[in-house]
Amino acid sequence: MAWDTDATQRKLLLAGARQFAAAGFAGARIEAIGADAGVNKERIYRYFGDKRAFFAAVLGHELAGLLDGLDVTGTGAEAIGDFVAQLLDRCERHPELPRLLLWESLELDAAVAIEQRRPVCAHKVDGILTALPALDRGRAEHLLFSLIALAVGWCELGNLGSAVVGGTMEWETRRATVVAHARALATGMTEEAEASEASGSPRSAAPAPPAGTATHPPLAAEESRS
Amino acid sequence: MAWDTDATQRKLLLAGARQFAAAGFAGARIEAIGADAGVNKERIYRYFGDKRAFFAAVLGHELAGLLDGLDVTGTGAEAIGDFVAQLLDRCERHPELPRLLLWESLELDAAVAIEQRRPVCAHKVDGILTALPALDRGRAEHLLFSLIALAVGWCELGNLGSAVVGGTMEWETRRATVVAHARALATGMTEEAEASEASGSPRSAAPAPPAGTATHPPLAAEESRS
DNA sequence: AACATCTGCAACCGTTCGTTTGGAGTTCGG
DNA sequence: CCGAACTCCAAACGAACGGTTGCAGATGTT
Repeated sequence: MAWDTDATQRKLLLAGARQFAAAGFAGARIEAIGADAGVNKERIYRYFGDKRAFFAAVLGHELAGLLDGLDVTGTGAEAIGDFVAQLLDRCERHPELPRLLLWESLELDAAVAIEQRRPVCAHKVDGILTALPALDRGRAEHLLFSLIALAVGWCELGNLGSAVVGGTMEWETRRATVVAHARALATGMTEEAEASEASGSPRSAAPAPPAGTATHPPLAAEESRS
Repeated sequence: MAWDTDATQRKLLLAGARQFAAAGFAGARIEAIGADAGVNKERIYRYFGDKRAFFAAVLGHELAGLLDGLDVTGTGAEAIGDFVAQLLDRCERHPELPRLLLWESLELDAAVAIEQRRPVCAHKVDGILTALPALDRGRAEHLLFSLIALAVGWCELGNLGSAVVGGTMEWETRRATVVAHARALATGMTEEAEASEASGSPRSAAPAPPAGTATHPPLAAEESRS
């Protein structure tokens, strides 16, 4: 039979995504990845180096496309809701993605493949800016970050969920809730941006604290738990 | 010298919190925990059983108090912003907390110490309900969940952040942003709840999808990435 | 066809990890 | 003051892990 080293590498990357998503870098076993891929584990070392390098390769391969193909189409808060709905659906269909994203932040010092990921994110920020023209770029970036945090949180913080809400939650309920929250966030941020624009404060990279109450002092009198 | 077994256990729990927060369950080393605590690692087995049981003990000890002492005081969206500000400050002062929360969801099947944590969460939900009387209990629970997801995400998803926003972010900027987002979420959800109330739909545990556009179909035509 | 080169695999190696054990010191009731 | 029960530790143990090696078969080039 002819050899297909690319297929072997792909099988390893896919099995790596499954195993690393399930157990993280420290918890995943090279042996198990090889077995999952139906390939001898030695291949990992020849193709990717060592375990860390392979982990980075898997993360790059999967996470670079987290937002790929998703788009902010239309205008207004509905556009933001639709975008988050797409993101949620992708997270449900590929549950490894949000988990890998979390493992990356927890187990790695720096993000992998930023060169590929940054322009994708920037493109989503552009979409947000056209959907919500009242926002400046800084605010749009922060909004994108919060939207991803919401989607990932609602997909993967199941244990926290069982402490906050009573029983388990249907997927449709969760989906509708996150979309509603995303829209609420979009409308709220638009209003806040317009208000801060109208108040004449010079637009800066860092959005000024909202006008509601005075800026929050760091709460000197907090008990120093445990 | 007199023995102080309680102090020994406390030292182990504290060192365990540090080590597990840094490396997770699979990544943390019993040896390192013992060394960090200045105690022989064998103590862990006599006091807590095995590594898993010790992990659960550490999580219970730390996470039960994640929201302890935090309160939703006042009314309106500002109250929600203040609450999130408190939560953020706690996360900054105790960086193990958000990390342990994430490890718990990633590495454990079920939440630890739900019996203690649920009433604490319910109390925060009560606070949200008095601050935003337009919300029903389901919506308030979901809001609390999203607020925690936002706070934890902004504290611990640093790698994602470097892909979304350009350089690093000052803590004060982050704090102001999350508080603004929390307020925006609160006002947006209030409006959404009032609208759905006015539209005469019977209030149900699961909030009805917002009225903006039709409910989102699961997007049949999505490419099936990799 | 001969040669070097590459793929794929089973077995192996040295280390590290979680867990246990044996024993020396300490406390406390009677 | 005796002895059972407990605290603490150094050392050891067996399993599991990341990584390597040696070899048999396949490929491509000349």
